[in-house]
Amino acid sequence: MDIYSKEDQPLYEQIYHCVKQIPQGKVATYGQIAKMVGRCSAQMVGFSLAALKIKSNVPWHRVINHKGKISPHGDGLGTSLQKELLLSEGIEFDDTNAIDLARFQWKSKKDV
DNA sequence: CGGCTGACTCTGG
DNA sequence: TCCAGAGCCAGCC
Repeated sequence: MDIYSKEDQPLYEQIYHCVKQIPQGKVATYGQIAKMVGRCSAQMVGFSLAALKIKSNVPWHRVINHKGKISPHGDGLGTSLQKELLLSEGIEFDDTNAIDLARFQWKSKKDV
């Protein structure tokens, strides 16, 4: 997947491609995605995902903030759905509804 | 063309 | 260790 060569595409597209690479049962932080794309604009990552639709083909639910928690960006529709999807993938939440990044954070080959 | 905004991240107290 | 404030990049008005 030569997503790193698709610099011609808008950042949105690059971010979507990176998110799609996240395997089931793993999660990634906004910063990780941002670094993968090549920019350090974590806000851009979140903003891009926010523009996505719940029915989109992008596993946005696998993307979380650096605290390992889901960002309370609005009503519980997307947030609750995100948790449901993560639980369905085998990802566990701790007492504070946070994900154990030490075990579930996805490591991209560009991140190593 | 210039300025504002954002599902974040980092540094300081 | 936890809380708060400033910074950041790209898209959109």
